[in-house]
Amino acid sequence: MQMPLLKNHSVVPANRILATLPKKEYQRLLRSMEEIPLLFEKILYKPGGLILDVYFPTSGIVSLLAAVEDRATLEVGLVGREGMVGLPVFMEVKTSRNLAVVQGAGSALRMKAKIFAKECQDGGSLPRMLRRYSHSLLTQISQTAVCNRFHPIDARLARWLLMTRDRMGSDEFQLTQEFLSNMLGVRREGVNKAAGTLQQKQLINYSRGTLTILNGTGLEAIACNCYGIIREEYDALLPEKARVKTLH
Amino acid sequence: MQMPLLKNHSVVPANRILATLPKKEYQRLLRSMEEIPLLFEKILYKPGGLILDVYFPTSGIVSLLAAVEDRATLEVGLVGREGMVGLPVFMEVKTSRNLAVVQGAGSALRMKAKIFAKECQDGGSLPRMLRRYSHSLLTQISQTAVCNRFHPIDARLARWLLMTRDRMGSDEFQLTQEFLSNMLGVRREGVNKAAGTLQQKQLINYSRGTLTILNGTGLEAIACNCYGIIREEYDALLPEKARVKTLH
DNA sequence: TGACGTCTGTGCGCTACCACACATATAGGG
DNA sequence: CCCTATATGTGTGGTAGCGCACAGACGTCA
Repeated sequence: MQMPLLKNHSVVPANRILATLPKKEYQRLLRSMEEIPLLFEKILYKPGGLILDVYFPTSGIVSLLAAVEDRATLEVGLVGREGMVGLPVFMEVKTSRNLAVVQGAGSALRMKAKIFAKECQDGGSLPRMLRRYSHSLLTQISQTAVCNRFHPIDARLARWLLMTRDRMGSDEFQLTQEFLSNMLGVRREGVNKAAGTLQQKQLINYSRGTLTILNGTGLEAIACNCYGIIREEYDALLPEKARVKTLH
Repeated sequence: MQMPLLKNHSVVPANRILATLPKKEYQRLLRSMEEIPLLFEKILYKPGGLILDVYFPTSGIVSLLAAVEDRATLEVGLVGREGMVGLPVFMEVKTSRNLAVVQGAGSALRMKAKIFAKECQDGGSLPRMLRRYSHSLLTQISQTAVCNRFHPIDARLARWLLMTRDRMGSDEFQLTQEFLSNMLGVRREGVNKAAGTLQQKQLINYSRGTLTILNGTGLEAIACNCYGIIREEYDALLPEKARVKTLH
């Protein structure tokens, strides 16, 4: 096709932010992007470090973690193909206090932070979309904060699994209890117990690192409506169907 | 002076976002603004409701609260003269899930949301500043989330008091335990106990609704470094001194 | 096959915080 | 002045989740 660097992202970009851009703008951006694999546990940027590249996931999922003094962590953001990693660059900040780490393998379009920053300056559709995305991320973070404060571990685990499923498009993922404990900001033993509860209710199957969602609607019942709220925000923000149609 | 509508905000605007704008841009904005008092407990916008106006506080302080099903609330943002109320409008969203309520009386410059949205579209300094502010708010929310998850009530109370002091520029405020419990997302009795602890250590004086900070550095010692992190983010973002100098 | 490292399950005491229930202080209006 | 609203102080359980301490399960590599 007309793409100089990329072949497979011909017409409809898999990343939902890019998908909403006018064809022309999207194609211009593509020239500065390259597709890279998101390898499991790869660190995209570290707390305090410079953000050199930004990423638009096309599949897979990236966690934004906040670290607290005594090496405990808490997930403050979850980015899939609906979003972008490196939002601080958009906000004119070159560094982040968070850790961005690949939590589910996939691939992404990568772009140099400097070029990206330049693209954001002239008022095209991209900065507009990014502002809207910022809002939904903000909502996600706020709601997660509320959830972590008020709801029991079971509910939070259920919420987290549903959010991950939405972004991964799969009912099965690899993850250890240790890992989940870092996401939810609880002890591993707490994860164990909560997972046991969900398993007893036949909602999930979890053995030795592979977790399968058996009953999504059942999970939604256990999960607080925090999940629903976060979900709504994303859906409202990105009218995917409509956009995809115009691009076809 | 040259201001048609406002008199006292002659040269150096008290709001720090406005203070960073080029004189010309600031003066144009002023024409669409009016100064209003921020009355204690006034609600600027409600969850789910439209945001009709945005506010740039010049003094006083506004809380952004997230409500959870069973009428418990949690503060997810604190806005003083360093910020702006109504950020969702900047992000192309007309409504918010939060409650914005005046927590310390003062005054603000008010602007119609529609006009404001228009001002943000063409790439002046305003949207640039707002993006930077968004980042610091994002950091504030994330860090508060971490704090609420991991730290005991005493520390969180100390952090909250320090943040409030910074924004109010005063060591004494009026607030009930009930109110604080809504901010910190804990029971009133918990606030009582934590306040008792701080009082015993001679860090604050709290009796019947008026709270006085006696020993700020002592409070900082009790508070987690979450306070320091949030503070740094604000300071880094808004080089007030430098800007004020150029405007003089 | 065994030895070792990494995950997983589980139990026990402890603490912070919650839920509820009062007793008291204070302000402000009749 | 009293009377009542509202704010404050305190006590008594209950419980979720923590810290610690192991015991089994499983993979892997020699």
